[in-house]
Amino acid sequence: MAKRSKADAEKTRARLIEVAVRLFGARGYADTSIADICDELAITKGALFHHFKTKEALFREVWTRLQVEMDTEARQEAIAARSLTDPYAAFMAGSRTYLQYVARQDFRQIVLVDGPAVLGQKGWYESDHDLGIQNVSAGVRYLSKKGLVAPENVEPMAILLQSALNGAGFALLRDPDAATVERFYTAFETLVKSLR
Amino acid sequence: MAKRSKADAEKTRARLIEVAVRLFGARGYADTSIADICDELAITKGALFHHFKTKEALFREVWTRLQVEMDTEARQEAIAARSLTDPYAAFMAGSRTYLQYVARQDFRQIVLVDGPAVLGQKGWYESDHDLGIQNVSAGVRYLSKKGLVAPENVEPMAILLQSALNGAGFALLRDPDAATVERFYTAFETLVKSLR
DNA sequence: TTGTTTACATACCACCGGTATGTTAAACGT
DNA sequence: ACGTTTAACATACCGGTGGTATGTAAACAA
Repeated sequence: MAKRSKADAEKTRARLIEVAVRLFGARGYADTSIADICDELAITKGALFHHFKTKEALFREVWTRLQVEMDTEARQEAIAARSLTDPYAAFMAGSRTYLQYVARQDFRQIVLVDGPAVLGQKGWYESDHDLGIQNVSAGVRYLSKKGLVAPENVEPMAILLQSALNGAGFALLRDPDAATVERFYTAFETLVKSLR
Repeated sequence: MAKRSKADAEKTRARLIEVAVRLFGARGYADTSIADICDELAITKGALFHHFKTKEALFREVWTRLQVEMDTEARQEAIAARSLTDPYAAFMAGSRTYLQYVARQDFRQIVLVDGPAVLGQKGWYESDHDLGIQNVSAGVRYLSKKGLVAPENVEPMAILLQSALNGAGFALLRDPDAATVERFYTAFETLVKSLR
């Protein structure tokens, strides 16, 4: 086969990412070969490596997609929770959205499990910091203004709270029902409320 | 070469684990090949595969070692903190020890990063649950007896608190000095204290 | 129209985890 | 004491994998 139009190329790239999300999310990075992805689209490795320099680059794209998607939704939910009048409610709304994401098996696999392993803990953490922790810090800063968290402890506290929810995600492996999600949300709420 | 004595074999096995801890901890699982490990000991792959069925089996051994080592120390510290007279102090002593472990780059790489990726999130979480979370739950159960955590929220809360410390570990990548460790400990203490 | 670039396909390579098969001496039953 | 088994490796080999070098024809710019 030969060259398809520019529009086709973008479509190929999009389908590549779509399949990669599915396979990486279901089997994990290591257990998903380049050939697996190409087979599903009936293209060759040449095509894939034309669009992405390395397997890792494809993964990075997938990882970023999920992170941005989650971040966007969390932000929207926070705003919807009347953030201007009640920053605390906004913070909790964002946290709830995040909890729903980490409850998803594929999100955990890609963002939390393979993310650090593939991108390296340093690269992963810095990307994660840019995309997620900043928002959480904003929420905690509100608590700080009420004098309940020392200003120099805002960022540590934000990190503690966010990764607390990460752990909740993994714990949901055991019983992944909605009721358990609620129990974790309640426990998290207790934690945050007790700070006030 | 031929068969060495049983004592030699155990020594070889021990050295294998020792090197694996070093290399897995420094470079990560994926970037450490079987050949790398064997080269360092001047043995062949045959020897390694005689002692460990797969690369993953070797990793599992390494992972368990680190977990047990940490768990043992945390338990000792908790007891030393006069657990009988003050369960709260015991809980905080154990948490501090855990924080010191997650502050170690190699511990994070093996236990927190490669652990989930290599053993699978399910296998990893269950092992982690058996080794670590149980202890934390015991600590939180004490808080529950004071009526500050609903009994059904004990385990969720324990999970939230433990993984909060995991996040602290990764955050220490940015500025891995002792002062930052203290700041995280302080923030964590604030969290737990506010529950009382 | 012509030259260049793009979007792939094809062919190939080095490495890696794993296996099958030696080889030799220690361990062990008798 | 001795023959057999088995343990502790070494050697040789294999399929699969990520990655590259090269080919090719259509799209596009001039």
